[in-house]
Amino acid sequence: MDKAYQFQTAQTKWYELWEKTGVFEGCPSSKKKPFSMSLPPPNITGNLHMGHALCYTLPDVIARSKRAQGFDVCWVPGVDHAGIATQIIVERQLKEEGTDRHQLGREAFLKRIWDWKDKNQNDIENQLRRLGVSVDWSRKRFTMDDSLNASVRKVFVEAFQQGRIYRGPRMIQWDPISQTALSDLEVKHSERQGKLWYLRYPIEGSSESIVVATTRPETMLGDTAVAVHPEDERYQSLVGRQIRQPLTGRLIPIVADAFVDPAFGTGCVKVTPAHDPNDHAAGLRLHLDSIMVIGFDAKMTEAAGPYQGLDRFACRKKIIEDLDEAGCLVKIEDHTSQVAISERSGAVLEPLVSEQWFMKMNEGAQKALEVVRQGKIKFTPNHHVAVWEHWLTNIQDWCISRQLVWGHRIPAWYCQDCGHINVALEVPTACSQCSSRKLIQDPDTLDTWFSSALWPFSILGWPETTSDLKHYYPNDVMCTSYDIIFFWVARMVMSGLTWTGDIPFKEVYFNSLVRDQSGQKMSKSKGNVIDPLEVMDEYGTDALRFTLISMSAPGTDIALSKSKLEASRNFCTKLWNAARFVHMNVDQSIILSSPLVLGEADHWMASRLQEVSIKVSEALAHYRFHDAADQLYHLIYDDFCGTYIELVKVQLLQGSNGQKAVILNYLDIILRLLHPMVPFLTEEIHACVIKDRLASEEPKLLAQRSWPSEHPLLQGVYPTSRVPDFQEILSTLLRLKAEHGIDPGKRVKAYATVALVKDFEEPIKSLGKLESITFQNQIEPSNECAIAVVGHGKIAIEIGQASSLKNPALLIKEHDKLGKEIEVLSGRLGNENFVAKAPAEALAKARQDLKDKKSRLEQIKDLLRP
RNA sequence: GGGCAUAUAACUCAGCGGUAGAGUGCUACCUUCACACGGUAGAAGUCACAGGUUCGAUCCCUGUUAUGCCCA
Repeated sequence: MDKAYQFQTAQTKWYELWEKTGVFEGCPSSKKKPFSMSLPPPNITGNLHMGHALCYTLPDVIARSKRAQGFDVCWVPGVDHAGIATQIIVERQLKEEGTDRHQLGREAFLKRIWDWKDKNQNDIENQLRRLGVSVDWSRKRFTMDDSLNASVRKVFVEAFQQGRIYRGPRMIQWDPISQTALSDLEVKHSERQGKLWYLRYPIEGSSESIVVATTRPETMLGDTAVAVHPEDERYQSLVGRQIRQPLTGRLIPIVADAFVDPAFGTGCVKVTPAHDPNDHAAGLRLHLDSIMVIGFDAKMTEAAGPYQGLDRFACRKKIIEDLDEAGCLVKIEDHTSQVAISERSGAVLEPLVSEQWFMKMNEGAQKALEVVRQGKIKFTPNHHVAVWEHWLTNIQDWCISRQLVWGHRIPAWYCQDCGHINVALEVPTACSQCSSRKLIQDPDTLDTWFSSALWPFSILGWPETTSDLKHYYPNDVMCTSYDIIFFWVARMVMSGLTWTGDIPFKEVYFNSLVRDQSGQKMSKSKGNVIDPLEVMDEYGTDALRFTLISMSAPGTDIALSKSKLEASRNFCTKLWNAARFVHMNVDQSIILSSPLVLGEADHWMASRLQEVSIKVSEALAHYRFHDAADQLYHLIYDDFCGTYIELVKVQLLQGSNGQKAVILNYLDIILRLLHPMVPFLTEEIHACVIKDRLASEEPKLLAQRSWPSEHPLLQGVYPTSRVPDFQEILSTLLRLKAEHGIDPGKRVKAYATVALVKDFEEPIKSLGKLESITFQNQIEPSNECAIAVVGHGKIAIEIGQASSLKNPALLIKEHDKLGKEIEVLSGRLGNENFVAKAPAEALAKARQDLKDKKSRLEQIKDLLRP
C-alpha cells in the first residue's frame, strides 16, 4: 500500500468496475425487497455544481446502505430537457454565428438542440460518475424520450377530455425576450429603485381634478378607469363621475373597489385591465374595457396612438415629458417597487392577456394536501409541511403552454374550417367535428415541468404496466432540495395521485442548500462558487462527500469551506494509514474467518462497534446524515486509530494469529459501515487488505457486501470495559508531565493506587513515556512527586529534587472546581421539591455524583494537607 | 404584509429538561518504529435579549431584536 491514498486512480478504477459488474442495477425479478428512489433530474443546461454534489451524495448514502442491507435498490437517473433555459442557450449560440432559429427553421433548430443535448447529457453523466453515485445507468431516462413523451400525451389528452386542461384567454406573465408565457413559479420578484409619478386628471364637467399615483405611467394609454377605495371619504363624492384623460382625451369613469390601498400614493389609482393582474381582476368585476397598448414585443401597439412602435420604457419617458408639458405632472417621488422578472431571461415581464393552455389545480391540490396531512407522505424536515399547506391552499391554475420550440409539442390540432380543437394521442387525419383535413397543430410546447411532474412513474414505464412500475412504484424516497418543493414535489404528488391513483413516493427528504464559507449563496456573479469538480481533483471525491454528509444536519444550510474539506481529507488519510498499518502486520495467511482470540481491548472495541453500528443505522434511517458521519468519524479517528490500535500495537507487531484476526475483522466492519459515505477510499482499502482474505462465497467488491450488523463480533455481550479508566490515567499522567514542565519524552517513574495499571502496564509505559508504572496501596504527598487524583485512586510521577515545580496548582484548581460542583449538587439534593418531584433516575444520579465527587475531593484534600 | 427558519467558543456548526460539545483556528510542547494530511496537553462560551412554565431552562412557551429564505 502506498504511503498516502491516491484518490485519482481509485476513483475512475472503481466506478468502472462497479458499473461493469452491474452492482447498481435494479432487479425486479430478485427475491429482495424493493427500494426505489427518484431525484429531480438535473437540467440539461448545467454542469454539476455543489448543489448537485449534495443532493446526489445524500441519496447515494441511502442507496448504498439499503443495498448493503439487502434491498433491491432501483435508482433511475436522467436529465431534464429544461425548455426555456436550453432554447435560450442554443439561440444565443446561433446569434453568435449570425443566424437565428427562424432562418434555420423549426426542424433544423430542433436537430441542433438535440445534438447539443447529447453532448451535455454525456458530460453530466460522467460528472455524476465521478461523484460515485450508485444510480442504475441501464434505466437512464431523458424527459423527452419517446416513452416519456407517450406518458405526456396520455395525460394531456385524458386531462383535456376530463376538462382538467382547457384553453382560453387569461392574463399571464409574458417574457418579451424569450417570447413566451411563463407560469407564476417562473417569475421572480426583484426590488428596483423606481419612481412614483403623480398625475393630475381633470374631472369632466367641473373645474375639479383628481391626482393619481402610478409606477407605470405609460400604461395610462390603456386605462379604462380611475379607482378609489369605497370607504375613502376623500373621494366618495367623486365616484361615478368621469375624468377626461390628458393626452388621449378619452373619458373614463371613477370607480370604487376594495382592492385600492388608500394609503398608497393619493389613494387614487389608475386602472389598466390589459396590463396588470390586479387591474385585470378589477376590470372583470366592474365590467371595464380592456385596451392592450403594449404588445408581445414589449412595444406600444396601435391602440397607443401616436406612441405606437415605441418600446414600453422609451414610451414611459415620452409620456412623462408630454404630461409635464400638458401641466398634468404634479410630482415625482423615489419609490422602490417589486418588479416581476423572468427567472430565465431576466426580462422585465409584461402581464398580458393571451390565449394559453391551463391546467386546473384545485382537485389535485386538495388530494396532495390530504396525503400529507394523513401522513401517507412524510417530509423530512417536517417544517416544510407549512410551506406545502400554504402554497396548495392558494393555488392558481397552471399555465402549461410555452411559445417555445424545444419541448413536448402540444397534441392539439386546430381545424381551419370549423375551428374545432382536436386533441389526440396520435396525429389526426381529419377533424373529428367536420372531417376537414385542414388541420394545423398548435405550434407551442408544454412547460418543462409538465413532463417533470410525471417523472416518478413515467421513468418506470407508465402508462404501460411494466414490471418496473409494479415493483418499484410508489417510490420509497424522493430526495430533493427544498427550493423546488413547488416545481417538483407538489406537482409530482398531484399528478401521481391523479394519474396513477397512488402517491408517487412515501417520503421526501429535503436537503439543505450549499453556501460559501460565510453563508452566502454561491453565484457566478459573486465569484464565490466552489466547483465540485475542482474540489474532487484537489481533495478527492471521498473528502468532498464526507464533508457534505457531515454537515448535513436537517434544516440547516451548509457553509462549505476549505478547512472542512481538509479535515475530511485528513480523516480519509488517517483511515488509510491505519489500514496500511494493519495490512503490514497481518500476515496474508490470516483471514477473516481465522479463529479469534479477544482480549480486554478487543472487547472494548467490539462494544464500541456495536454501539456505533446501531447508531449509524438509526441515524441513516432518519436522514440524520451528520450524526451518522460524526459517529463514524469518532469511532475511526479516536477509538480505532487513537486508542484501540495503540492498545493492541504489541499484539499487532508480535501477537498471535487469533489476535490479529480480530483486528482484521474490526477493520472490515469499519469499512462496511463507512462505505456508503466514502465509497472509493473504502473500496480501495478493501481491495488491498480484505479482498484476498474473504471467504470464497463473499462478493469481492465492498460495494456488494452486506451491512455488518449481523457480524458475530457485533452480537456478543461484552463486560464493562476498563479502557475509559485507562484513558483517564494515561491522559492524567501526560498532563502531570506537561503541567510540571517535564519533557514529555523523559522516562520517569510513576505510581498508582489503581490496580488496573498492572494489566495495562505496557501501553501506559509506552504511551506515557514512563520508566515504570508501579502499583501501590497508598500514595502520600511528597516533594519529589506530582500527584493527581483519578476516578478511583491516585497517581503520581517523580518530578525529581531539581524541580521546584511541586506547586500543586493542578490539584488546587480541581479542588475548587469540585467544591463548586458539590455545592450545586448538595443544594439540589437539599431542595425538598427536587427530592419529591424529580424522577428517580435523576435523583439517583445526583446522589451518586455527589458521592463520587466528595470522595474525590477527600483524596485531593489529603494531598493538599501540609 | 403573511409564513418558515436561524441566533451556542475566534470561525463553521452539532446538541440536550439535570455540571456545555465537535471540526477548524489559537497557545505550548513532541522529527515516539501507520500517519506532520501526525501526536500530546492547554486556553477559549452570560448558549441573542426580556418575561413565563418547571424542583431545575441553553433546551419548552410568549414577546423583542437581528439575520436568511419563501410567498403576496
